[in-house]
Amino acid sequence: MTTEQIDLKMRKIPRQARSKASVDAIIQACRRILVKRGYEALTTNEIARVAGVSVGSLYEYFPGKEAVVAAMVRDMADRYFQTLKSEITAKHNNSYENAMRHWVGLLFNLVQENKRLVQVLVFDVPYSFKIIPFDTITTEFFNIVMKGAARSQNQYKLEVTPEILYLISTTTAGTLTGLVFAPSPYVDKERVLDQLANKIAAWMTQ
Amino acid sequence: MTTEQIDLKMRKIPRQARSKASVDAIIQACRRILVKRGYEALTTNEIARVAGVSVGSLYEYFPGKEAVVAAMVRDMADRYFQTLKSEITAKHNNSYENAMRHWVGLLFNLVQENKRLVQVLVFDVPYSFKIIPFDTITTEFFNIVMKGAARSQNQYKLEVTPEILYLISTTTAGTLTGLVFAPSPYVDKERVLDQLANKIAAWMTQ
Amino acid sequence: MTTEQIDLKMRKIPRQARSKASVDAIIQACRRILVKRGYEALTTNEIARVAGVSVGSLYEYFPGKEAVVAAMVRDMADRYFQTLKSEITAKHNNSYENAMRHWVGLLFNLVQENKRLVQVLVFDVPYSFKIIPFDTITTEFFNIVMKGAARSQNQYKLEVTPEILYLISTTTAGTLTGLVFAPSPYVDKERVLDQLANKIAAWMTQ
Amino acid sequence: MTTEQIDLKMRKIPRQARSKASVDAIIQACRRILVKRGYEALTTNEIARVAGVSVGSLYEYFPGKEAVVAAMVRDMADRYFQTLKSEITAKHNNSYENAMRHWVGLLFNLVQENKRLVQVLVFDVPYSFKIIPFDTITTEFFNIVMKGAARSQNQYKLEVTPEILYLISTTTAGTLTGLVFAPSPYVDKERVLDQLANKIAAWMTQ
DNA sequence: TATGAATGAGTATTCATTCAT
DNA sequence: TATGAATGAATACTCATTCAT
Repeated sequence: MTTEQIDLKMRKIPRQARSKASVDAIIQACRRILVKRGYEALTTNEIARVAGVSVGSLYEYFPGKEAVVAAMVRDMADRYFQTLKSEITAKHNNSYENAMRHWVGLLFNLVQENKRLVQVLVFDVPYSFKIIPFDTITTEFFNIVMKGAARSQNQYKLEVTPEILYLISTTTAGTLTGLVFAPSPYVDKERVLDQLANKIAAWMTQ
Repeated sequence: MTTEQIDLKMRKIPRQARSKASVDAIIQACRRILVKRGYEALTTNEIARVAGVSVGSLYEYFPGKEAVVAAMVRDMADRYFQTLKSEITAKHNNSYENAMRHWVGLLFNLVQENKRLVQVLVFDVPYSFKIIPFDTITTEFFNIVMKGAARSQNQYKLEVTPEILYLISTTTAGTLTGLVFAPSPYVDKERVLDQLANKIAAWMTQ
Repeated sequence: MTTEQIDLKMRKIPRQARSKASVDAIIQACRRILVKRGYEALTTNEIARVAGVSVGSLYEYFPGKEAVVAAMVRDMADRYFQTLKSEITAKHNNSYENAMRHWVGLLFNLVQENKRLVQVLVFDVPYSFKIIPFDTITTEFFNIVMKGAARSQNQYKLEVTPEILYLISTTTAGTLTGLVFAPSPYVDKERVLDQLANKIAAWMTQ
Repeated sequence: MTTEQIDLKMRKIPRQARSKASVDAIIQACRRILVKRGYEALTTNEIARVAGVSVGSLYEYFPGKEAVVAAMVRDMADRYFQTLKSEITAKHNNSYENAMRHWVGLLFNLVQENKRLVQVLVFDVPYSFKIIPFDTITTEFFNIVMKGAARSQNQYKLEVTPEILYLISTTTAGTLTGLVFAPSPYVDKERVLDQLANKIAAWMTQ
């Protein structure tokens, strides 16, 4: 989140199998370093070393480590959104609350499974919100919430205000962040998720 | 949020007025640099230069820039909590919802006024949650929420669960974060705060 | 003009039309890069890219970029000397001074037209005088001056000393260099060339 | 002689004796490397090593090696001009030609004594004419020529044209360059200088 | 105590050159 | 022959930290 421009685009897209393998190794190495040793351990030379390629090759495809992080995040986000969408598509002969509960559970698991990586990306990488802007996330989020709502047997209220929708997304984001990064010994995570789904369902349907 | 240890304590506490002035100048310089140019511009030499003291003097009192940031944050947090508490102490011959609305409004303003600094601290400084652990914040938050509740004319429910309390704090945190750092053109901030207070009040009192 | 040896010879001479075309493309690319972006932008990879051939092909014919520059310079010098000689061959039913004036004008135009390239070669390329040694230039120059003199109606003095001949070449070189690379707003270029021809003629014939 | 901007200014001027010594050592090291091993051997790390200081210290005072070269050249030029001026001030109960001869001899010796350094600066360093622009040199040159003329017993012509003055400076520059960097086995250097002085005197006084 | 010059390990990045395909 | 992906030595530059004054 610094003001100067950072180049987050790849220099060229690998065509041959050999290059694709190199780029993939670089991205995996980036992930491994971030998870094991954090952002400050992430240097171009180290990425190349862990990936088993030369620094030269890294710079062939990326203008710097920031672009490697960006590629990794985009990869990850694509797979996340894919997972979420496909799960939503599954039939829920269910109440809205149950559908919502299923979905926030999914989301929680995704973040929980990648806790360390998400933590580093959100709290240490200064340009992570330039890779995937917040409103992209929010838009995807809305689409998914709506899709999920449509799938459920109960209709949601037509007069739902933008403020309520906004509250739903910030509430969900805040709660998941809390559960993953600031868990309390006094609360049961599943019950918190129950409550979360219950409240959201109430806002949407009552 | 790296794994190795960072020394966040001051080396010694300044006794003389001159030393106090130096330490103060250092902390102010730290804040100014973070606000104007971000964390990556924060170097010990630069802090000293802006503060008008020598690097040697900085190292006399702090083991490194991280400790300067820590001192600054602790200062800031003290003043924040103080403000919040004193505001809560004011009489609210008022509903719980109104008290809550007043209070989230206050909190929002505090963050909004220090937007850039909070942004840098939360999203760029890797050790900010080591300075003030999340549960410290949560504890203070609970105290305040409870105190506020007690001050209001209406009693809150006695059977409020820890999960609901937890949800209140994560919801508030998430919503304020969203309003400040990811505002939507489609929502009115004050209305979102209205809704937030309304929902929290409902959870506490119904 | 460094002390270690630089290989300025081509690795092999292209026989087939396709190879000749590649080599030609490489030399043209070299010239274009030098003119547009200077010597520091001249890399083997860039030459190959601009030429539309692979680096591998470049190294097939040249041991390095220095040899490409050398080939380009030799090409250029050949054409320059050719032009000068053929122009001299033209009849000048003329005074020696007029013949000289015509000739320095020619020379000036040649340099002026290739100003940027000559500038880069002379002032930036450290090995340019190893490509065509100074005395080769001087010798050609003498030949031309003498030929030109012979063509003119007036005879030059027989007792012309080597020192005067030397002075003629350094004076011409210095003046053309000055006019092209350090022009003065206070002098008219054509008049300077007039004077130059006038003085040289005087030295040769009086 | 590249188009982009190069920073040729010092970062700060050393005040303390210790810093002055460092800066001096850096400049001497720069000269030594240029003379012994040429411009391509000039790296910031190498300058620091030869100077016996750390790279950090070099960067404390200079933004890069270019600025070190610039400082060295300015030093050198100052001393050159000083020498030339003081020599001109000496009385010449002498003809203009003799004064001129004395002076071009001086100039020749200065260049000859620093042959290798001047060679590297003029033909290898791409930004040398940005350090001391050509017209600064020419202006100084004119001043000196005029001063020298005034000192001589004979008056120079009042109607001397700008073109003749220009020719004098380019002729002198070209001839000195030739004598130092492209000497001919067939000419005697002193005699060439004799002729040079003789011709210039003729242009100025006849 | 205060100063700030000096240090040098560490990081980003380029580019000549090779060699498997 | 031609290709262009891969290599890695080499270089510029920064910044936390020390220590002589």
